Amino acid sequence: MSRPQDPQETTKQGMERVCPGESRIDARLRGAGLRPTRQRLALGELLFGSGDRHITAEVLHAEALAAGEQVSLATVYNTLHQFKRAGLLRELAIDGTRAYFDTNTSNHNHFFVEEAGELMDIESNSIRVDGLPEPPEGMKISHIDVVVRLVKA
Amino acid sequence: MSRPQDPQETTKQGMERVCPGESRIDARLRGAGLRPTRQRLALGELLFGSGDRHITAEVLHAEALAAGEQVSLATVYNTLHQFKRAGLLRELAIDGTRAYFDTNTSNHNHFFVEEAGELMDIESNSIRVDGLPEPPEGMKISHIDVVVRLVKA
DNA sequence: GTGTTTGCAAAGTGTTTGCAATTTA
DNA sequence: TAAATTGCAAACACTTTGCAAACAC
Repeated sequence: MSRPQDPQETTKQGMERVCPGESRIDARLRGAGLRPTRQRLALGELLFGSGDRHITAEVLHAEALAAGEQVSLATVYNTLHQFKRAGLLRELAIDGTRAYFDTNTSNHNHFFVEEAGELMDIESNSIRVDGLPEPPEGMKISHIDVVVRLVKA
Repeated sequence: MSRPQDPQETTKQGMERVCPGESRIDARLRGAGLRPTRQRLALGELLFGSGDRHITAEVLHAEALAAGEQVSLATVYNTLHQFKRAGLLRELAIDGTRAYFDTNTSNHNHFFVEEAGELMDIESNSIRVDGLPEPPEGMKISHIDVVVRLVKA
């Protein structure tokens, strides 16, 4: 099954040549082996330009349009998954009905406000999970997700 | 907006009159204010008849058909949500692409095998989460989900 | 009988995909 | 120029809904 839209996965890694005048995002994309196209740069700027973010495809698409960048929703989806495969984003299973992407790929956990669909980071090292049982035979733990669900007090 | 298919929510609770010959499920439904219809009894039997289960609508539908019960997929979805509102089930946000329902509504956590889409309970009291930060102003914690994601070792 | 529940088929939602046109290196 | 990327529109998977017929009490 050919995947013509994702050939960069077989592309050898760029060599991180950050030329003067090129943006941080540009370097980041090259470093991940992704061509710094107009759309990826625009989305990357929105995603990584200002601190950690939690975002859905639709919201990101809307932001891009609002910023005057012409990007299709399909490209937003594709780009999010490319970024995710490249390790630039993490996908969060929070809601079931929509995919959230987190620009903070380090180990941390989340508050989730059910009604508002609002996500917040919990400081990385405040939460500690103890008493983990052994994973079943032949399995190992890849990651632990903790979601603290909030409602109005 | 009328919701003709969910009027039982305003129905007064049944009085749990478990007559001899009526099933445990029947009593459970009545206790939740749900009429014990053929479909609900069949689905309830599949869900609660044998220990704790994690199940998706499609799988439950397939099981019902396999058991010779005629139920539509729409009814399975509706029933799962009715059961959930009645507190008989809990919905799990695990995968994003599909809704899992858990017949164990007590506080416990899960192993999730990513590739297989397989879910397992973790003994209720083995895991302990420490260092929870205060929820933001005006919010309170409704529930904490811990998902331990597994991959092949 | 009255109000609840069901099933169907249609509509929705969020997401993915095939492919021709465009862009990048 | 060759290969990667984009955008569109159509296809998707999963879920919900309107409404008339069937059912429970």
